[in-house]
Amino acid sequence: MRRTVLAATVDLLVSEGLQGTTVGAVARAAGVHETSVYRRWKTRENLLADAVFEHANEAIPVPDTGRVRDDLVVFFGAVARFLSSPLGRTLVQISFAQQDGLDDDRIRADWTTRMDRGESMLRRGVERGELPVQTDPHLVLEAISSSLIVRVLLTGEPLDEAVVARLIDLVLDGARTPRS
Amino acid sequence: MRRTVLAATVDLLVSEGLQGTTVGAVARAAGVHETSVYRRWKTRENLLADAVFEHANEAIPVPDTGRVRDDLVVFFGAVARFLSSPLGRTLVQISFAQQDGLDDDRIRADWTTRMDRGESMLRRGVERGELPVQTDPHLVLEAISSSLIVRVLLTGEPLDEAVVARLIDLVLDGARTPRS
Amino acid sequence: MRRTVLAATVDLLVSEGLQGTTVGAVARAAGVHETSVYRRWKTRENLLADAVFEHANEAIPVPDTGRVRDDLVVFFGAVARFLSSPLGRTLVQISFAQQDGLDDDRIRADWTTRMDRGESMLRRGVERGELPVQTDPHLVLEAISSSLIVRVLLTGEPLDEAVVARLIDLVLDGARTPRS
Amino acid sequence: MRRTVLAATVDLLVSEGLQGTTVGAVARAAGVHETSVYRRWKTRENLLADAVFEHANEAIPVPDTGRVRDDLVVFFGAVARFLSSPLGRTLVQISFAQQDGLDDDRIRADWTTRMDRGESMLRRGVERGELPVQTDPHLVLEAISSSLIVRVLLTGEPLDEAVVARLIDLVLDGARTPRS
DNA sequence: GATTAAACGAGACGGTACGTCGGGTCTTGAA
DNA sequence: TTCAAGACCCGACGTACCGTCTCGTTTAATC
Repeated sequence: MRRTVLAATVDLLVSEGLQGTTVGAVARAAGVHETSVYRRWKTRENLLADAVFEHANEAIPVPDTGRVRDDLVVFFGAVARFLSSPLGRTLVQISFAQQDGLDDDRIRADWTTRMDRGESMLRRGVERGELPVQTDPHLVLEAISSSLIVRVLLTGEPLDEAVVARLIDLVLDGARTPRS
Repeated sequence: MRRTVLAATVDLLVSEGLQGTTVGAVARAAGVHETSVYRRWKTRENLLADAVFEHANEAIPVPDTGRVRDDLVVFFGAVARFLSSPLGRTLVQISFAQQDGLDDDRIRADWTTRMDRGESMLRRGVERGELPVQTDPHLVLEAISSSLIVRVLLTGEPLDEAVVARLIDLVLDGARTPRS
Repeated sequence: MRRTVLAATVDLLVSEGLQGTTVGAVARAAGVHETSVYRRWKTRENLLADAVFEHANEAIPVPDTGRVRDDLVVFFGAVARFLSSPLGRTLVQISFAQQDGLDDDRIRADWTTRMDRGESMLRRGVERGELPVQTDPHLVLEAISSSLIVRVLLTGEPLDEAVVARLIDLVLDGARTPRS
Repeated sequence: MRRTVLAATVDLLVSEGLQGTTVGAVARAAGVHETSVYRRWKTRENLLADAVFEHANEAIPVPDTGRVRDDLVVFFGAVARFLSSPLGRTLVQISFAQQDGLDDDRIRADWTTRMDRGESMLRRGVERGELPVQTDPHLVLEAISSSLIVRVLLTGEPLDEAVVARLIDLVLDGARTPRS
């Protein structure tokens, strides 16, 4: 049943948005009684978090092409697409709305994991000598991914492949610059 | 009366957070009847937006030291401080929560304005020859500011001056790199 | 609106009984929103008490025929009829179910008032010399009315006029008996 | 196990009252799983009735002193004490709350039995010539016991031995009065 | 001694009702 | 006109309790 409900939640998030995704609606859509949902997830926020992160974790694979830039382009292309989807939007919204009520540790942990996995691309780049040893993989990844997030959700600017590429080049060039 | 209510709103946002800032609570705190608030602002979101953006506009001056890096360090130091404050948090949260219910044009416009003003620092840098002409001020600014936003609100990582400086250097180095 | 809701409550009590008289059902029947009911009465028990006692107060007039026995026969005839009605049943049930949750002071006060008014019949009898001065009006009234209540609600035995009369005679004879 | 659960039920009735005596609570207190309780008793009301009547049956012995009045004083003294106890209260409350949901035949039968046993005192009085042959034992017993019940549970008035005695005298005098 | 029926522990679920909270509308009366 | 006051509508959230069902396990009586 857990899967039925989570699936229904995702469906509703996509079709109705964050606002319209009410516990009652989810229960109805899943053919389950409302109380059963509350029993298992306790609060709406837990339910949403569960649904959204479940689907997000499998979403974005980390490529390994042998060249940092290519890795990043592939990876952040996928990220951009995900963020542009209703589900991606929702995931970020939930994360930003965090504030007691759900154990935001989970959210924070999720983002950390997500970041860590991405950083491996940069670490490999350092190992291969494409990037200087002083490179801070976290900072680099953050600069790129944050821009995507903000662009999609805050400023609403377009986010095509070209923009992603330019962003990657900008930051990667910065990382490549020799530093004292 | 408008100012009384907005001030009360800001107070509540700071002390109680976004959740706790209810129209009723604001009215009570301002010594005004709830209906009066609805009369003027129509919806809660309008009220919040009004209160938050009023205070934000005056917040961050754009420096002009004569050197891009110094300008950015000063500017984003202030930005970081603002984002770390309860009010800053709230402003971003409201912006991310956008989705029917308030005319998000206003929010988008606000962010655009904010960005534009910051970009002038970079344009001056280009004029002074500190940065190549191909520099995309928008992209640069976005990379830096987005990182700050995400760091404060999403990952919850620390945000001291050193981090801000390293971030600026990273992106600025990227911008300085000659490009074909 | 208060009257609309109370009337609907009484109707439901009569037709559906105590169990079936749900706040939601009352609201629906009265064409009023459930929250409005809760706003005014706070709890279901308050609502029921209000409805039932309102209707009960007007129900039973105290006669004054000039002879105690006749007064009592008329009075308790009416009481018996009321107790046999669904509404009467409910009134007693509510009273017995009392136990924190509603301010049972109200119920107790109501019963006291009810009793006091009945006792005047006996006091007039004493004044007229029909009953000895030592007569305890409260005790006499209690003996009669309690029997009616218990008969109707607890043992479910029939309660026709003859039984009421025999009960009155029994107690009245006891009261008339000279005592040292 | 039956006894364990019933004992726990009685304990809870005494300590928490009718409201607080939930099937879950009983199960917990008895160290038994909720389902097991439902398996055996089917409904909460059955459980309560079972627990309460079990304890009530053994409670009040019928004395035989050789004089009606003494018998009644002893008997109703005990009745009064029982009714004043939490368990007594509860027994009456349950009985009055009857209305589909439990087979109220059982309750009615229980009260009838109780009454019948008490009436033997009066029948012996008639046989001994203390009371006229026309005496209606049922009516007499009812007048006394009902007053006690109502006093304890409805009006909440005090119920000491003196009151009980005066009540008995009142009704007994009535019974002794010669009648055409 | 193996088997099998009855009883129990465990846990999820359906269902009904209660009560709460917050957003938003409307009416009335007074300044 | 504006505002205070207060009632109301509406929809959602979360909680409590009743009762049912399924599964696995123990226990006990029977063959």
